Amino acid sequence: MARLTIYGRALVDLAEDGVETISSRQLAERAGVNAAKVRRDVSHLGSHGTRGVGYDVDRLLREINVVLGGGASSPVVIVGVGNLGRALSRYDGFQSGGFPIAGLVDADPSVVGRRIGGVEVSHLDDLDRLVAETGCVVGIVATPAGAAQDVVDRLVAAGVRSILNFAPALVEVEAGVEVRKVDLATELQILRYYEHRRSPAGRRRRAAG
Amino acid sequence: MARLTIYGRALVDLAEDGVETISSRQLAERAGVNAAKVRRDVSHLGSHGTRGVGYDVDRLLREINVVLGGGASSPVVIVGVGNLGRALSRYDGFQSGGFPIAGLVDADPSVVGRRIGGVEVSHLDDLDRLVAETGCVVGIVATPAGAAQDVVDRLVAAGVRSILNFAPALVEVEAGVEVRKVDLATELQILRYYEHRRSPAGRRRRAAG
DNA sequence: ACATCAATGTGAATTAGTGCACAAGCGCCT
DNA sequence: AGGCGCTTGTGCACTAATTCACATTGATGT
Repeated sequence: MARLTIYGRALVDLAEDGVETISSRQLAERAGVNAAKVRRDVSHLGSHGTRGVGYDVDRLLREINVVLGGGASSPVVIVGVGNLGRALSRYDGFQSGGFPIAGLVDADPSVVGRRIGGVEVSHLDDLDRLVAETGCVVGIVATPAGAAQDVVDRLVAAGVRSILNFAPALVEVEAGVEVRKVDLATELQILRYYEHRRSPAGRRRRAAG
Repeated sequence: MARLTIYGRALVDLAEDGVETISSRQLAERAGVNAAKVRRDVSHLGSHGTRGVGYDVDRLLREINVVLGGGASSPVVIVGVGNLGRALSRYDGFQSGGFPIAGLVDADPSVVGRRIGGVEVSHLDDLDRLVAETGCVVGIVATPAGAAQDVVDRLVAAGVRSILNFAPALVEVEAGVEVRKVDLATELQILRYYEHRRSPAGRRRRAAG
């Protein structure tokens, strides 16, 4: 549940502010959702609110962290050090979020061996070894669309079961492998859709003709 | 509807392959959705399928592009040239997707004036002027969470009505402003959640092979 | 021309998600 | 101790989304 991470973030803020308990109503406001939804979500993870008082911030935070995988570090490997891959490898949000970049991989021999953000680029054919040696559990696909399926297959073959796909392509995986897609182009196009809808800029000049 | 962009991409591929017509079933398979959903989605935008044959690829593609705002160029301004902001400004997917980066903005005077990816960084206080001069219609927020609301308020005040928020924070906007959130930390944590759920002890299972 | 085939468009059913509303529980105050 | 106010947990109704299923319709071949 994506909302759990939102709650988690709100709870961290609250804990830093020294708040000890919080009601579902307050947490809901901070998370931008309905209070009943908060209660239902929270009740699904063991439920430990105190009626009349609310939830213990530290305790709830710990519970959420447990469900979300604890504070464990999950090394990631980024496949594709093109434009987006380089951008991602320089982003330290991975590191600070507990997802250290354990490896960079590309199919282009001319970039293999280069260091980006302190990590050397390996060749795609060495993916198995890299994953085995570094214990990567998450693969990040930042290749062109055409290469995505192949890369994903290789990641899965190497034992990776969690994949974050930035490539604008659908990929198929066997059951048991979780793929999440982050699609900047889609997000932008959706924004443009609303933009377009707001201001029929071209004034609808000769449609389908 | 986010699926329209998926259909659009599939249709581009099909057009490049020389395919002229496609059935809802085939398109659904390519888009990874149910065929009835494709038909319903498509029917909502004017609907021009031919029974017994399917949809004309070029025509459907044009229809979708019209709904999504056509091939219009929508300049964007990126606010926050920290780690993520720099990464994004070097990503050429914006440019190639029809979202040229018209400006970079930061509140830190020490980075103002620097050029990143060929674009000079302006000060946050110049946002109004920058938006007015460049005609930016999309704002990209790549600041720390704490600054996000202020930045969004400034963007809205400057006339931006479409915002892509990478900051891990909720922001409130007046009606008529569209905000979409891209949250890498959340995506990763969700992956970790599944990872954790697969192997609760943190023990690594052997790869299927 | 007409039967046949294939695929659309959509009413209806199913499913998932959301939010209301309220009984029950807990702590505080008297 | 007992009532009171606040908050949780959840049954229920409602809404949105998805999927089924099929009658309808255009193309095609004989």
